[in-house]
Amino acid sequence: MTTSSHLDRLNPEQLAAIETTEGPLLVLAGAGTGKTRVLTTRFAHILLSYRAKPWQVLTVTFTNKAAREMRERIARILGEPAEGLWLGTFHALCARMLRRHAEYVGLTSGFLILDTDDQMRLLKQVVEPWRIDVKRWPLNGLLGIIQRWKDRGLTPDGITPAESTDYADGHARAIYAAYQSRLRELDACDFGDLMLHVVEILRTRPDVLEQYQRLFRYILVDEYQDTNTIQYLWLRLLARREGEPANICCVGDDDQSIYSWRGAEVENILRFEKDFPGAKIVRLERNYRSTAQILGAAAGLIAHNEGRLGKTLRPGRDDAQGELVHVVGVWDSDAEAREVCSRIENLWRNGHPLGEFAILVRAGFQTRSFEERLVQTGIPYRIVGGLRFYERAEIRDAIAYMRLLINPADDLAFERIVNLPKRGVGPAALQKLHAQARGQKASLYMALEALLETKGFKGKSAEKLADFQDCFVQQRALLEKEGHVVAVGALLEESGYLEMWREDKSPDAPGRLDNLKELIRALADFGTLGEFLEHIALVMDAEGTNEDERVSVMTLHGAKGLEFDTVYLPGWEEGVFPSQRTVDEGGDKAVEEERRLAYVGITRARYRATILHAANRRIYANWQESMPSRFLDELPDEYVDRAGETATRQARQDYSGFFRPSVFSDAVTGSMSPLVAKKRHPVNEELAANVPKIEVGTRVFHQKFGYGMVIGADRGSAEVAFEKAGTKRVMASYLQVAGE
DNA sequence: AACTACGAGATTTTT
DNA sequence: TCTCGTAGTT
Repeated sequence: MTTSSHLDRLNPEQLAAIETTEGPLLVLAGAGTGKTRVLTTRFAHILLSYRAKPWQVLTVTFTNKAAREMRERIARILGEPAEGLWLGTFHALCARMLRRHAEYVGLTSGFLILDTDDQMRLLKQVVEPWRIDVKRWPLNGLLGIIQRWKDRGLTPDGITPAESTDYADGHARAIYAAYQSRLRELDACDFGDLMLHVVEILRTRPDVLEQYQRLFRYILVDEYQDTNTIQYLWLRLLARREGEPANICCVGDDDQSIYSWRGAEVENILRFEKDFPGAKIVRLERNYRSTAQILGAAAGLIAHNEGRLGKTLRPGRDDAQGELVHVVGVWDSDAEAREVCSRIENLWRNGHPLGEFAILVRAGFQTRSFEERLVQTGIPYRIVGGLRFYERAEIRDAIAYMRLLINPADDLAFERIVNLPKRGVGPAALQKLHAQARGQKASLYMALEALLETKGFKGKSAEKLADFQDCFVQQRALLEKEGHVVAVGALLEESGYLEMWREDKSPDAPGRLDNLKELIRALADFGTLGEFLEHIALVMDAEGTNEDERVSVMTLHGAKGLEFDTVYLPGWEEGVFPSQRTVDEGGDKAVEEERRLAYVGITRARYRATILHAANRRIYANWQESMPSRFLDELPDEYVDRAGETATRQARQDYSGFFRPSVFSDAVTGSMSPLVAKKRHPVNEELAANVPKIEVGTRVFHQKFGYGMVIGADRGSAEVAFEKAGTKRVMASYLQVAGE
């Protein structure tokens, strides 16, 4: 067996991870240690050694992208497309199981999967009787609580008073119960339900459980550190067979666990040996991606976390020596963008392809300054993330039309489009429809038919609604005769939806029409409309072209699993990274997760990593003076070049001469959170003492607006009544105290 | 029913 | 600063 070609060129640890097929196995795979290769080879090895048939192996990933990649690589090793595999995301696999056994939880096999929009609208309706003050208790917070409950496998009955929250005046549990019963009425599931219902079935139907336990002789799990409780329960149910050790292999890295905020439990991976007695652990520590310097810096940083399973990345390449990790300090976010772009330009001129650069930010708002600068300098770039194809309003509208076409009982879809384009349906008309539907215990669509019959609407809206209804009748007939591509095209045309965008004068309307065209084109890739809708419900990503020559700008979260020759890591400042809000909410544990995020960021780089921090940052409206991130101090000196930092500390002195009257003034330092201000890097007391204060009544000078009087001062900005320019709110740091 | 004005709030994200 | 959602107006 060991001489088979699929096992060539593997290191001893990788080989052990692949050949230990029996019993529970945890593979601790550090960044860049060939994790995906191990997973796919292990899969192939199980098949090629006749241990199981392709459909007897359950392979679970976290994202569709990972599932797709694995499917492709397995096919390559096997030399043929692998059909009939149980390989997919937790949610896709659960959807497949749930369609088979839906009746056990009161659904039909044709149940609908809701997206976030639908969930919100449904919750809004459900919450109505409670008269919740949404200013105080925003609904997305409530939805978050419900989702976290579902992540933990809690049904409404399972929530003890102790689990209950103050949120929504303590009604959260009751609202959750009402939300769940509404879902059942609609024959619908949200994402959490896919897992929750299947676990419920496996728990209550021993026959079903046994069927799957028998079927899956081997289980492979990717990114185990990202699993939540319900996913863990699902795995444990499937993996436990009486008297036999479970052949479950979980691959993950506790140091890369960055999703606790959406329910992931690092404890799952930390507890593995207890959950699966007799478990073996294999550590993959040889990194084939990065230079020794990058690995050293990353290792030094992550060593500051406690409660790790423990693992040290070692350089696995022969050419592992490289540059030091650079740390650069700049004045503000604009300077930061300039600095990064000029470094990219230099390397680009020396022949480094743009596709090998990434700018990895902590939060979305940071991308703006980079985008501006990249446009200015003419460097091709792409912002990864943002709103995705299927999240655009026009796409969701079109999908709602399709949903209503094949399922007239889809009330959520009906509500979304009944007045789009405008058909004179406001709250009153909608109320009428709801009342009618309740009365005849039927869908909104049926209610519409009934009300049209009995002349329940008047004037223009009656006419338009009749057309709307007629349109669906027509296109359903067309769907039978001509197929879904033609029918959907006709539906969007005849309903006036496309016309609505053609008449729209806003600059983004043409783009939206293009998107709709693209959507209709994509329909042809699927046999039926139902298949298409199932696909987009579960696979929200439109596979982007990764290969083109552009700088990637994305969040650190988005970068997980990717690698680049050169990586820029801006915004390493207290409050930004680690994020103030995270620290406030989660304390030390949250700081550890932020540190893991930093670790993920650094380990994305193959050859060059540059970390930046700015002395001043504008967050929304106000400027804040910012302190270098604590993570910078945690990088071991031997792997880091801090020359760029001292250089800019000098620059900062120069700047502070220029802006002296205000940069260190109370107005600015007062804006820092007390936590940050006193913790480290204390404010230069001497300078602060010598600097005149910007306070109400002070006469000041501004470069652009001239002389004026301060009439209000808070945080980093001041309200100034200028003599010539009128009253304006300006940044305190741009003000100088005018002479007496 | 459709339009306009004000105020609050604002990470990270997959399915 | 910008965007969204609610309240008030036409």
